[in-house]
Amino acid sequence: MQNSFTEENYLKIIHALSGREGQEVSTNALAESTSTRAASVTDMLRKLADKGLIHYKKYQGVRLTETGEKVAINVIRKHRLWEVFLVEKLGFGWDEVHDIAEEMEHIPSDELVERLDAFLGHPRFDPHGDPIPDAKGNLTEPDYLILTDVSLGEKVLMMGVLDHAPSFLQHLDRSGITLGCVIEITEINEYDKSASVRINGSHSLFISLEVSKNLLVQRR
Amino acid sequence: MQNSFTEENYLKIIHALSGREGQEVSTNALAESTSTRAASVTDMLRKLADKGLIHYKKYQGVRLTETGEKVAINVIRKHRLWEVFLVEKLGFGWDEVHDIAEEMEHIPSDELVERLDAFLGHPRFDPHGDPIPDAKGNLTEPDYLILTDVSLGEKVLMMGVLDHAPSFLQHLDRSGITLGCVIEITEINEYDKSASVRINGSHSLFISLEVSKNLLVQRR
DNA sequence: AAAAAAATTTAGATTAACCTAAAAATATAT
DNA sequence: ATATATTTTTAGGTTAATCTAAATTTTTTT
Ligand SMILES: [Mn+2]
Ligand SMILES: [Mn+2]
Ligand SMILES: [Mn+2]
Ligand SMILES: [Mn+2]
Repeated sequence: MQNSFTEENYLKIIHALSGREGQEVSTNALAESTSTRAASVTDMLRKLADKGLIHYKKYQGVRLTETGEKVAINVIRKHRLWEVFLVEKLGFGWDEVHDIAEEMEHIPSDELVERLDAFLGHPRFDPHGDPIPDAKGNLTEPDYLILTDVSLGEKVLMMGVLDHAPSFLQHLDRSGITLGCVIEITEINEYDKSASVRINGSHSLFISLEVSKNLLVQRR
Repeated sequence: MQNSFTEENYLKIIHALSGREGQEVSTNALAESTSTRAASVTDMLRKLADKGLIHYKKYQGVRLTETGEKVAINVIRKHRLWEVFLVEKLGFGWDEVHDIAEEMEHIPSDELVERLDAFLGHPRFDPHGDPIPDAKGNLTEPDYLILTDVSLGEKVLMMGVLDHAPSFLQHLDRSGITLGCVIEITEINEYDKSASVRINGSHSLFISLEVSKNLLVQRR
């Protein structure tokens, strides 16, 4: 028995919301993320539990089972590989690919995924800097810093984004902030935590706390 | 209002069954092709008619409207472009791609199709020799011959297949019959219409009527 | 430890896409 | 021109995924 489009989406979202420690995810959090009502979530949770994809006890929240985790990670693998394809091969912008990948991630065919992976040269990260699980289902989240945790004067590498919204990504494009660029913090305003930064040692610009909060970076 | 996966499949099948002249398609023919029951087809026809995608009068069979035709051809365009991608870029065999393309054809995004088309170099034909509709929705079926219509001694080019089943395509692979190869008819057996042919002027082989019936060819 | 608030589940509907069985329309054969 | 057969439609259900409203459980506050 195959998992439906909808079931796969639930698993992927449970994976995302339960975070690194695999914490319990609440019905309401899922209703929010799936844009459905809590009652609909409860129905689906019962179904996923019956299929052995989640651990579920009424009123207690849910966690993925080993099987559920495997399915979720495979969907994530496909999503991120297709995003690489769309950007690297078809020339889409990183702000344009998420919704398309959201559809492509559900195409079933292990052979397809493996061939796509090879065609793309076994990429390790997607266009947003998110790690791509390997064929065996290993997904290691690199431990990046958020730019707000970086001190005045430090130089860091831009490694990823927390907000994947097109509007945010387009804002970064306009600011000249791209994956891999060097960000040096030249000023921090105590009042609102806004900052001035220098990009790749050349142009300077002002960024708000909202932007800093959504930038993943790494010390060099 | 978007068309569902299922609706798109119906339109594509109606297009295929109504042929060049856009003849009426019967409920039973659709039930057969969709692997559903006639009663289910009737339900769907009412819906497609309400959406203005088909002309439908009870007991009279159906034809596509202009709009329905556009949708059908766009699905066919996507199907065939993805098949080219799978064969040319991912290295799949022509016998392996149909089912995958059957899923990919429903991914909605005009931008995606146009970029894919450009990435593939605007191919005119898919891996089975079927013509790919252009971006404006023009689809011109070349008028090929069926190999059974070719006389003894003639040399023709292999241009396509009527049967797209993996088993048939694999049989052609084993026989060394590929798209574009030269087929010379060296013998026809009156009894069962089987034939001996020479491929690319080199190796000879015996082919049954069943095979000849499914090969599209062109005089040079 | 009650009471109030919040979260979750249950009950009962709805819609899309299917089904079977029965009725009606059309086509074919005598 | 009837009778028979075939095709198609209608009637009435089912399942997956959703919904609203009501009931229940858990959490938080007083
Ligand atoms: Mn994405
Ligand atoms: Mn991504
Ligand atoms: Mn095909
Ligand atoms: Mn094809």
